[in-house]
Parts: sequence; structure tokens; C-alpha cells
Amino acid sequence: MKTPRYRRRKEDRPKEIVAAAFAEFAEHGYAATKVEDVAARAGVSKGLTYLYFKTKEDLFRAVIRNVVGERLDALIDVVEQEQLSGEAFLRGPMLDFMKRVPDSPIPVVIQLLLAEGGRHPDLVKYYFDNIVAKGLQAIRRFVARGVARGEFRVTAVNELPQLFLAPVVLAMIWRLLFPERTLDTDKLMEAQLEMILAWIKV
Amino acid sequence: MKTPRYRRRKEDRPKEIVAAAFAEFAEHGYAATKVEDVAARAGVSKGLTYLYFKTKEDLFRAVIRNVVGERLDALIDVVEQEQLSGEAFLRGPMLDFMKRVPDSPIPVVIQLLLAEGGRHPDLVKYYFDNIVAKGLQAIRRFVARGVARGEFRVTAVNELPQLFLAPVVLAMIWRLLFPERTLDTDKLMEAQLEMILAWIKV
DNA sequence: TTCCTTGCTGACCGGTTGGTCATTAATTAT
DNA sequence: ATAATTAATGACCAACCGGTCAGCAAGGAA
Repeated sequence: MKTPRYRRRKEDRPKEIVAAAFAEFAEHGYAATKVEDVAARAGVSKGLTYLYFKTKEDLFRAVIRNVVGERLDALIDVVEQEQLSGEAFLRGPMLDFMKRVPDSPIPVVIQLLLAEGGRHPDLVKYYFDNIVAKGLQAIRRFVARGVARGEFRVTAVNELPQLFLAPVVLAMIWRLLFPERTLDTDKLMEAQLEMILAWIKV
Repeated sequence: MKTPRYRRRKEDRPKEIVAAAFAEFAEHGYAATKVEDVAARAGVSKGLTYLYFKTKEDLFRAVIRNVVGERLDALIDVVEQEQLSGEAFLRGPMLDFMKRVPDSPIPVVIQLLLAEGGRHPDLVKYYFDNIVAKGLQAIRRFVARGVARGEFRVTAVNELPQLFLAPVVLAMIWRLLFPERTLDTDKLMEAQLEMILAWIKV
């Protein structure tokens, strides 16, 4: 009984290579990552990588597009259902979501786009449209609905949904830059939400 | 009258090269920047760059260290003078400072450190100690002093001076990632400060 | 004017790595 | 079994770029 030296797995190879590339890019950054290392991590030869992805840049694009926001979509569903009061939504699902972001793949994508985005405006646009704009729009609608319901006052928050994201962004950058310096990111999110709530509640 | 092909300017060359390197790094990132392009931008030959900086990495370090926080020191001086009330300080010098950061060289440094920081832990530490920690400590003392004076309540802000920086960080990242998408960063800072003020005022 | 010091140049080298392709072998069809 | 197909390999190439260095010329000294 001899085991074959490799198995043909046309279906799974691409996603495995993308996953390996994500890990390598996250560790060393795009430029410093060698295609051969990606291949090695995926348990594959360098040549095979080039069978599924024309260039290293192609692979980069695949990595970015692969990390999509399923969690964001789930959150938007919750807010659109209008079951919860504004306050309950913020203290519940919204807070949970915000707490989870720093540990998700999103920070890595931000990091990669910051480093390489200049040469990939289409990728930046893709991310802006599918993640950032979508999220901001949902928050905007949420705040407006709260006002319509008589739960919230009209404040600067109506035009600046970024106020909700500010601590999330800080938490992401902090973790990326200073992974060893502890920062209670959960408490940060909670404090920001409490402040906003106190500010906008009627 | 023949003009010499070059002039000897031992004194000025280093800072000119560092300035050119900063510009190139900001445009293309560290890895994608060729030393030859830096030299060209500084109006100098590649060889000369290596006369003043042993390696490309050395040049990188010089660039990072060169961008120091004089403005931050000035701000800290103001807060330490204790002339202004807590509220007046926040609405005046603090707000001005926050508004200026996104247009300063700091975002570029953040960008570079995010991309290359992993391989330069000493530079990250340098920046943390000299900019981040210093700033946070100053804010922490400021809030504590407000409490001692009876101006502020004790809140989560006492332990989380990062709440002041959150919109600044978001503004920086936004500008770096989406330079063409307008965001009223001034209004963002103002709103955050108003919220914090309303939250902590006695 | 001549000589000396040294800031500065630019041709060159060698290691690294993105990308290719002839070959091999796992799988399927006959 | 055997042939046909194609997933997968890995040796190889060529360009690119960080870093070197022998020599040139600017500026000062005598």
C-alpha cells in the first residue's frame, strides 16, 4: 500500500491557498511575503499557486475579497427588524458586534489596504462600498428611526455615524500596533456607547 | 562661467535625503520605495545616500525618528500651566490640537509603522513611549485634575483617555484609506468633545 | 597655480524572488 | 489493462534592487 505523493483536489486548492496567503500576509505584510512561502503553508508547490492565480497581485485581490462581512449583514438584519428599542439594540447586538470586530479578520484587511491600497483603488472602493458605506448607512437609518420614534434627540450623531466606529477603529489600530500593551477594548466600546446614549436620549 | 556639476553640502544632505525618503515612503510605502528614487528626489546619487545611511532600514529609522511631536509638547505645556478651566482647555487648545493631527505627518508614520512595525519593535516602542504614552498620560492627569477641582465627575474617562483619541484615529485612518471621500473631521472632533464634556461635567 | 582632502558620482555585482514550463503522476475513460 | 487527461511538481530564468567602490571633481590651502 503506497500512499500517493499528492492528491488532486481542484475544488479546494484555491480557498486553501487564499487562506494560507491571508495568514502569511497578516504576519509579514504583502511585500515581504514570498509566494513560495504561501505555497508551502498551503502544502502545495509554488507552480500550483500560479495555476490558480495569474500573479501575486491577483492572489492579494482574492485575499481581500474573500474576507467579507457576514457578521455585518447579520447585524443589519437585526436592526432592520425593528423589534428592539433603540437603547436595547445599542446595549445588546450593537455592543456585541463592536466588541468582536478587533478580533475579526477586518483589522488585517485594514492593515493590508493601508499598505497596498494606493496601488489598488478598486479594492479600496470595493471595501468602502461593501463594508464601510453599508455599515454607516445602517447606523444612520437606525438613529433616524430612533428620532422618529421619539427615543432620540436630533444631534450631530445623525450626520456622524462615525462616532460609533471611532472606538472600534482605535481598538483595531491599537491591537495592530501595540499588541503587547493591554487595552480594555470592551470597556472602551461600552463607555463610548453610554456616552452617545446619554447624549442622544430624549 | 561654467556651473559646477554639483555642490558640496555636507550639512544639509542628510535632512534633504530624509525629507525625500519621507515623501517617497508616504507615496509608495517602505517596501515599494527604491533607494534610487529617494536619491533622485533629493537630487543626489544613490551612492551618497549610502554615505549618510548605512542601509535602507537605517534611512527608515531616521525618517520615523525625525517626525517628532513638538506640537504635542506645546499642548502638554498648556495643560500643565493650569491657567484654563477644564472646559475651556478642551474647547480651546485641545480641540485645535485634535483638528490638526490628521493633516500632520503623524498619519504617515502610523501607516509606515503598521506596515513595517512588526520588523522594527524598537521603533514602535520609541513611538509609543514618546508620543502615545506621553499624550495619554497628560490627558489622564488633566481629567484627574478636573475631578480634584470639582469640575468633573469620576467616570470611565478617568481610566480611558483613549476616548479622546478615538475620533482622531478614525479621522487619520479615514484620510489614509479614503482620501477622496469627504468626512468633516473637525465636526467629528467637536462632537466627541461635546459628548465627553456633557458626560463628565458635574 | 598646484596640490590635497573629501563630498559625490554612477557603473557594477550578487542575492533574491516573481513567474515559466517541461515533466511527472493521479485520476478518469475506454 | 491501457490510454488519455490534467492536476501538480520543481528546476530554471531573468529582472529588479540593495549595497559597493574606484575614481572624479569641488573647494580650500599653500
